[in-house]
Amino acid sequence: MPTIDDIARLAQVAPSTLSKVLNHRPHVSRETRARVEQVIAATGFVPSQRARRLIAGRSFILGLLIPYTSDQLFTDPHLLEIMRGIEAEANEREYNLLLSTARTSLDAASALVRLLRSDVIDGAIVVETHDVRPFAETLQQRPAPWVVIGYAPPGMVPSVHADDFGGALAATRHLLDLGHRRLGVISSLPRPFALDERLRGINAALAEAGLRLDEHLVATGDFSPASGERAAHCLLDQPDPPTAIFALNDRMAAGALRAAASRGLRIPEDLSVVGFDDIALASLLLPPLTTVRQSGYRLGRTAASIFFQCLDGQAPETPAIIPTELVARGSSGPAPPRRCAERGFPRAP
Amino acid sequence: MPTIDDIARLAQVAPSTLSKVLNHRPHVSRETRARVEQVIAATGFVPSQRARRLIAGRSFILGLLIPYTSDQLFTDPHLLEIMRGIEAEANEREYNLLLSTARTSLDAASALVRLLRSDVIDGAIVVETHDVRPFAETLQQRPAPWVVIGYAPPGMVPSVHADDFGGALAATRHLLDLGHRRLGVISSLPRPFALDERLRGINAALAEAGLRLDEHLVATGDFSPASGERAAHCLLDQPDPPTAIFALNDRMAAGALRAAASRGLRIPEDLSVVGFDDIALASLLLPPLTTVRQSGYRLGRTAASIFFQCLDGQAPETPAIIPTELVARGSSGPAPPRRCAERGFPRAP
DNA sequence: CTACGATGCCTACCATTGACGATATTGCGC
DNA sequence: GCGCAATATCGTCAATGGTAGGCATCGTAG
Repeated sequence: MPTIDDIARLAQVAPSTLSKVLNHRPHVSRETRARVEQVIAATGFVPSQRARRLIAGRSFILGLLIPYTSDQLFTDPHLLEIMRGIEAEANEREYNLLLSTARTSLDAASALVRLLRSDVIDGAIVVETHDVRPFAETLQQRPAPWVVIGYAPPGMVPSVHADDFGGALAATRHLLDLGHRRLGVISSLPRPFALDERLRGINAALAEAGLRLDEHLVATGDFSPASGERAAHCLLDQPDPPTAIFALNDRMAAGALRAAASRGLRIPEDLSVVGFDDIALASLLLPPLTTVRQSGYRLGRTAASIFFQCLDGQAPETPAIIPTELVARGSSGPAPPRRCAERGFPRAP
Repeated sequence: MPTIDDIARLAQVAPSTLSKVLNHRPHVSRETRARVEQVIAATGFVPSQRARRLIAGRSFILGLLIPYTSDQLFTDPHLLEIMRGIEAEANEREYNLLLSTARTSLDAASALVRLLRSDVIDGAIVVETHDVRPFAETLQQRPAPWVVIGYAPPGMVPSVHADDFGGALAATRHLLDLGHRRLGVISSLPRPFALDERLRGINAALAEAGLRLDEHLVATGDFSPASGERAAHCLLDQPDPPTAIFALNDRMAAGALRAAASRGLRIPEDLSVVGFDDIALASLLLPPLTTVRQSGYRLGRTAASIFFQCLDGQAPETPAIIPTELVARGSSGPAPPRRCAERGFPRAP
């Protein structure tokens, strides 16, 4: 409620002098500064952001856009971690965070344009798991700094994503080290870029071992546990079924565990299952799920950092890649001996 | 970038006339209005919220405060649902949502005061599972409309909470109907108000059946799965162990399932387990967890609705209670026959 | 011809900032 | 020691973009 004029009158200076003190700018004598600071402290005065924003031509607000249906890749807990990361970085720059969710990616894009047009936000961070090109096109109506958490065509927009390739590579190597040679994969259709990368990682690891991914052993789901269960049954019904299943997200991996249980398969003795994401659920399953962890916090924090670089007129080297980490738990173990023997591979210890 | 002046010049009217059209106010002829609206549509002009906020003396921004460590009661997915609910309601009022997280409740309170002082937000919704009194005290420095999602002393601040009492009542009745007479409970210390209510519900249901809660059968955890596992072992180590365990949140229930598995107990044949919250995990456990569902979306939406009532100067009847719903899944079943027979109760079908 | 209503323009205002100008103080040279 | 100039300090004023109320103008009707 109190304005700069009120406080200025109290401190017996002009509003502009008060402003100088508030912004730590020179041309104020030490005594005046001290007196004014005392009054500010006593009244707890904080200048109105409304007026400050008007004059600054900026809003000091960073938009966070979440098209929440796209798919379940970015499961909820992950998103909250991302938010925390963004907020941590934004706080340091005295920026606030504005949340905007939308049903579809296109809704999100037009919401973003509207927020930019009306000067509510200075730019945005967009969580997107699919193609960002329609998004970028809509945004050309009102260019502004924005950063994608996800995959984007090079040069289109700064982006941050997890090291999906490396994570899948590590997980596949882990299974290979355990003696598995026949690997089933549960992917999805349509396939977000992140899953392409994970598949690339799998293929790279297999190639290292002189193997190739049998296309009959790639089943598809829709990220849901139920679809993972169906896909796992599909894989296990094959004439020469896999000894390990790599589900490209944890929720489908949970479904795979359930499929195995319903068939009386022991895990990991009869079948190894590996997931991706390390959602909270992963460590709670029976057995606890071996999976690939990605840090939402770092993802968010890095995205915000890049955003502010853009705001400062810099052009950061674009795809920042956040490392992932293999978390080996109880759901993965040595390949079943018979199968190994059949193929003449040594059994892992 | 274009201002109301630019657009006014384009439409060949004065800025003030354009403003009238924008705000659907009278004293503009139909033809002028049509012409101006056409120009607005053609240019896609949206008035600057910055200037509008300054003149309106409001920010049209609703703060959402989340002290994220308090405990794990409000698990992450739940929070996202709450946000979606708040946003849905806020959108209708053309309000934006500002996110602020804080490590502790006190941090959150001072952050809120700062946001209010600097006119960034018009008020806030606070997600709090513990005592809101310190919060309310800090907030007296700068009174503003705020709403708590959680429990608050009557008359202190408008609040919304789930029907914890009714949910626990229904879940306990469910177990009693299945023939269980010896009920173990996994609670927590310190105990948020929601858990008090859940315990009240349990006691009420037991009282209906002429029973009382054996205090030796109340174990404590800290909301984490690991603590639930420990607590379940504790309960099952008793001389006369329970036939059913009601964990007051799903994550501890997951731990209880694990404890049962490690003891070779079959679920639900040997032991029934019931949780609370219906987090995504619940339906994925083996067996799927019987639990009590609460709708985060409705919680958020109702909180926002109450907030806007406060903003409009109304004083809504304060604790709004969102219904909960028992979701019976595979983890609860008839009480083991022997135990029932011992006590002379008929076996459930 | 006057009066009234409808329409649309003019201007003050919101809280803060920053450029610029005014005032006072200080230092230096004569 | 006095006067002039330079500089430090502080106040005045315009500007930011949009809104609202007062006021002028125009047309029409009595």
